[in-house]
Amino acid sequence: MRPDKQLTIGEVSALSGLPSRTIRYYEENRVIESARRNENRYRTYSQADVQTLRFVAHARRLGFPLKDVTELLSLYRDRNRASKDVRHIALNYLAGLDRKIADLMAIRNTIEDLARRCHDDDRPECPIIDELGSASMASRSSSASTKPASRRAGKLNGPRRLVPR
Amino acid sequence: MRPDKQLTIGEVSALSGLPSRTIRYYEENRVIESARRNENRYRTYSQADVQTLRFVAHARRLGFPLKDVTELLSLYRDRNRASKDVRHIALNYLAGLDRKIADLMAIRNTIEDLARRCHDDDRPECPIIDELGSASMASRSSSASTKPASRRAGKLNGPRRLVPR
DNA sequence: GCTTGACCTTCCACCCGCTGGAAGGTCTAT
DNA sequence: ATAGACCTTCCAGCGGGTGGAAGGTCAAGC
Repeated sequence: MRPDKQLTIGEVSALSGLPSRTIRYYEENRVIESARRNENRYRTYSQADVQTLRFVAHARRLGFPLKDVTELLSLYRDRNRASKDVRHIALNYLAGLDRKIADLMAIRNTIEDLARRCHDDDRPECPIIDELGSASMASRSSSASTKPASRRAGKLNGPRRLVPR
Repeated sequence: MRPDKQLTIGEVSALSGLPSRTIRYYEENRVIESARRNENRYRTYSQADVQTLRFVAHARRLGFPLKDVTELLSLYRDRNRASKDVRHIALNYLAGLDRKIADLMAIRNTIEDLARRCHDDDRPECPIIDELGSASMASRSSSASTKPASRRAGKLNGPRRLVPR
């Protein structure tokens, strides 16, 4: 194959493993640069673009958010990059992953325990329903998106008494 | 408190822990029934509704999708429910959780390994970038939403040769 | 030269589970 | 009367795409 062969979106799709639609989506959302167009307004790509798209596909397979992918891509192309910059992105992502896994594991163990204690027959008694119906409060886990904190129920001390007694 | 006291959305919000907006959202999306309105078109709720909302909040805290929550809620209210029906929902959800956790763990370990092998300095060499830029294919994991399978690159054998040589 | 059909283009809508804002109505305390 | 905390509806956006429709274009076979 000539290294300067111009490719259509379908071709780079097949070569990169990314659906054409997704490639267009990445272009529209500035993850990758806008492709040049030929005389028919078709997007045209080079072999280098295939490399780029493979990189993106690989990063997405590892679950990096598109924002990170954009940054990783610019570091990928920067010959003067500092490896610590790359590592920083990876470690941030890793920390989020660990929080998410911890949350999921906690939930998983709860569900597993409840299901194990459920009779699995035609009787209505069920620890799963009991647990969900109970008044236990156990608030949200570590990864519960760090929010401005405690605006949940408005001012709570206004002219009108919220939560009457 | 009188057990027949009618409550506003802000009050049930505070009592259930769910933001008013979310309660409206659940109503609009038929997770819960439409609240009655008083003469001002305000939604009014009963103590029983607080129980229902607490149930929903609890199920959501455990990560059950709203579709499951709707089913669990109807089982919660069904005195003739069969516990196996509840268990079935929980086990389905558990299986999905386990797939997701396995996927995340695999990714986590890969990222952790790459980051560990990264110099963390100003030099450009970096196993993370190397890995992402490599041609390795390792396809998507178990939880990659069971799809109609292999329509990725269209017909692939048409009049035009996709992926030229 | 015409048809076929696989490709390409754009646009708009939908998935999940909310959340934010705007514009307006209502209620209660001062 | 005014303040301000509540209530209402509607519309928009997050992430990361996917689905469909309507239309343009290209190459192969007849």
